[in-house]
Amino acid sequence: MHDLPSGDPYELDPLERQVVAFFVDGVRVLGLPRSIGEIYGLLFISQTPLSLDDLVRRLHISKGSASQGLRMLKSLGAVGEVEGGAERRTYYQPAIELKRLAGGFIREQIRPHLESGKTKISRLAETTRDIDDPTRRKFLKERVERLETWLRSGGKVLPVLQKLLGQ
Amino acid sequence: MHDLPSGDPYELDPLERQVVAFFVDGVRVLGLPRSIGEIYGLLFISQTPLSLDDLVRRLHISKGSASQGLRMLKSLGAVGEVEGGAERRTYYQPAIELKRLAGGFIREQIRPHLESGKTKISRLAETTRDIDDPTRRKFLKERVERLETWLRSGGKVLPVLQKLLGQ
DNA sequence: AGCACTGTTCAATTTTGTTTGAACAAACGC
DNA sequence: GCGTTTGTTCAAACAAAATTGAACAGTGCT
Repeated sequence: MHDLPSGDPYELDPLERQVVAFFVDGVRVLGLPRSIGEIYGLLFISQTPLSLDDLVRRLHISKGSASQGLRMLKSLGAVGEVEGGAERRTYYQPAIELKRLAGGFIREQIRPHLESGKTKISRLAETTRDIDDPTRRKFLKERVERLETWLRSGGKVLPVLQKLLGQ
Repeated sequence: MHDLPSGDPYELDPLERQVVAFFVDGVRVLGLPRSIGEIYGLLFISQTPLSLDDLVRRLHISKGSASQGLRMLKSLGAVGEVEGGAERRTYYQPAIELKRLAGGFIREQIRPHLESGKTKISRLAETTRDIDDPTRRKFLKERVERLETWLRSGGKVLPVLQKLLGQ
């Protein structure tokens, strides 16, 4: 089964395809799945908010993908819901301020890792104390301190990042 | 076939395992394969430089993985080669300055994407000019300009990032 | 209550990306 | 030259992650 030559009114036009491809590439760099890029891309280039069903039909993705993709984009603060007036279904529109996008990504994808990193390094420091050989222990202490320095730097950089992106 | 209870002198000790696991998690955040984390982790916690063969034996990874992993780590500036004296084989040691690590990652993994992004946006701007409907064209122009703004911000942030991480 | 519509969940499938291992190349010593 | 050691390459096998689609839940309408 394949698409009719020109029968599908939902087919993306060349420009839309180009934009969607742009965002698919973009989100891959961030380690996010392709469907996220497709959805955000189409919303980004759409002049009106789109419903979940619009995304399913125009991108040829499953309802499941669209639902999960929208959930993640909402959690990142990258899309917002719009009340569809009398309609029952909800419509979505993209957040386009870099500040918001970067902020959401940092909050949801980066900070949690820094936090869990801190915990793991503490445990590492514990393990290190049990080492018998003093020379080895001294070396390990240095390395653990190095890790702590890294994390501290990371923690300091994030707010600056947000500030720089937020104008 | 399985390991003998305590016969393998190359087995990682618990601390080494903990550190390797830490880096395996760490590199996953950066979108790099697990073997990269294993290799860097073991080098990081080793008091002496290690050879490719050391990595293969102690991490139970294939020569292929070790070779490819080391190549990427070298390209990132995350490991350096050390002359093994009279030995023929080369030994590797980790770079541990955050400045160097971040710099390599930015140079190899981020900048190229910013560059190709610029190109793609130019093409997008071209496509946009062909749109007939003036209202639609105006909207698209705004969106493309938004993308350009994002990339400019990204370009400006990187040097600041490097500077902040480089002390 | 029954039906239609919107959206979610999750096990099965598909896709993508990583790892392996065997073949190969290069460098050295005999 | 021939065997040995060190390391690379890459197609095939494998593992991990994303996507699908069918079952389900919730809501509103008649």
